[in-house]
Amino acid sequence: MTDVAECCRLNRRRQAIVASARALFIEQGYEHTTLGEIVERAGGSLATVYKLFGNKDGLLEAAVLEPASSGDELVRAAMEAGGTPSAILHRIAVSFDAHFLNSETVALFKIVIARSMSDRAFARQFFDRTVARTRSALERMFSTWHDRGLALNGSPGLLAEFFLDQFVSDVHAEAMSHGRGIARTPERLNARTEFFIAAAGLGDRVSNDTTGSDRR
Amino acid sequence: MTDVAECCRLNRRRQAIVASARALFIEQGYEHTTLGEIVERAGGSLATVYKLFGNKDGLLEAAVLEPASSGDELVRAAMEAGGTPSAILHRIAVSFDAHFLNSETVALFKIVIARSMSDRAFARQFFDRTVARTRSALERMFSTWHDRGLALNGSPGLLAEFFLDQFVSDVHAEAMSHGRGIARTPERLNARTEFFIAAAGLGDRVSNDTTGSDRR
DNA sequence: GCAACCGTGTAATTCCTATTACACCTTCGC
DNA sequence: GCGAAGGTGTAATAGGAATTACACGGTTGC
Repeated sequence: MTDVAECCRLNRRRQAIVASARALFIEQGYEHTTLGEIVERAGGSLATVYKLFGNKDGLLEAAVLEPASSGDELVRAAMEAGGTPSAILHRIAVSFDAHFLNSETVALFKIVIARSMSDRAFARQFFDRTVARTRSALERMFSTWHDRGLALNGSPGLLAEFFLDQFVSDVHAEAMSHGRGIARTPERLNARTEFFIAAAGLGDRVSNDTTGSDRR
Repeated sequence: MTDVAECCRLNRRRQAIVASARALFIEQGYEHTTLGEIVERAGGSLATVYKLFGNKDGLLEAAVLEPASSGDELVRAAMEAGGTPSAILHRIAVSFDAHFLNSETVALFKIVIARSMSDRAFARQFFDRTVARTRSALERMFSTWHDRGLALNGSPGLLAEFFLDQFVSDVHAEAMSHGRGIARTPERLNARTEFFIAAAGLGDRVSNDTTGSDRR
């Protein structure tokens, strides 16, 4: 019971500090956020921060790396929902757009890129956990379709990159232009996805022609 | 005249300071470069920096914004060299790859993104001068081809975005993974370009057969 | 119930760097 | 040549923020 209480207290404090740090880093950036501000908002104290995370860098890693989620779960969810490749890709596009391009995620990318100048390993870790893993998930998806006999106009790796590049590029644009660089509308997203589907050779013609194929 | 002499001396000092600042910013980032280091390498003095640029921010703008070049000149050069759309696109791909993905340019993007957290206008200015302008140049190119009667599988704007996204995305990957994220080879570049050309409907079939068979 | 202990909060400490103030020297008009 | 003007170099100034040292209070084991 006491251990639980201690643990809970510590964990709650830790959670509060990480949440506060995350919010402030996202809002102001890493360099321009002081540990004082973080503990002021979290309600903890400086000593606690140093006990839990060692130094400011450790806190950054905890605040940024821990919640770094990749899109592979989105890919899996979209595939499990079933339907034609075209439908699946449309679904992925919508979820990627929502996931990668909300302001928090964009801010996180900005923080990591800023930090990458002095801490390369940190940046690469983030990249591996987000973009690279998502790319792999997409590649596996295209491979699966390929193995099922769908004729793709390119290797799974190439298609995965091409598909993902749009979103990465949008993140980049958003990071620098803050919404004024590109007008991101559902129509635009739809048109881009349609274009990709046709380019990959996954258009309706193909999926409708598979009347006798064993989908299940 | 005296103005010329003054101007020349001042200009040379200015050039030296800007070059030094640029090199150090690229090497260490903006925040981790001190004005002392800059003047030490440039040979000038702190007072000169403040007289010429006002403060550190002004020096950053001079060092980053002035030499910011977009890819529109590369597009123009590739078009003037003539040939089929396919040949032109391959040429642009090679020059874009060389231009956007050398380490200096990538470092510049990183600096701007880092700064974008506290100075949005600066980042947008850089974005407008590089990515946005390049996108416009590509869009004009596709528009020209469209006006000449080529059947494109998408609007000029869409094609421009799709083509450019690859390179922007590569810059992003390079910024975070430092060469270990993607193996950029000439073969990969070629395959990607070929894929795009086929997707856009600019393959050899089309370009060799521009007489009037627009049956899709 | 008491004393030790560990997490917590506060107050220095220390270093770094942007910015400024001041002294010097080159250059130019006359 | 000479005096002034303004660029140039150096030595403070000042402020901020990471890190550390120290004092406090609740909790636990005996």
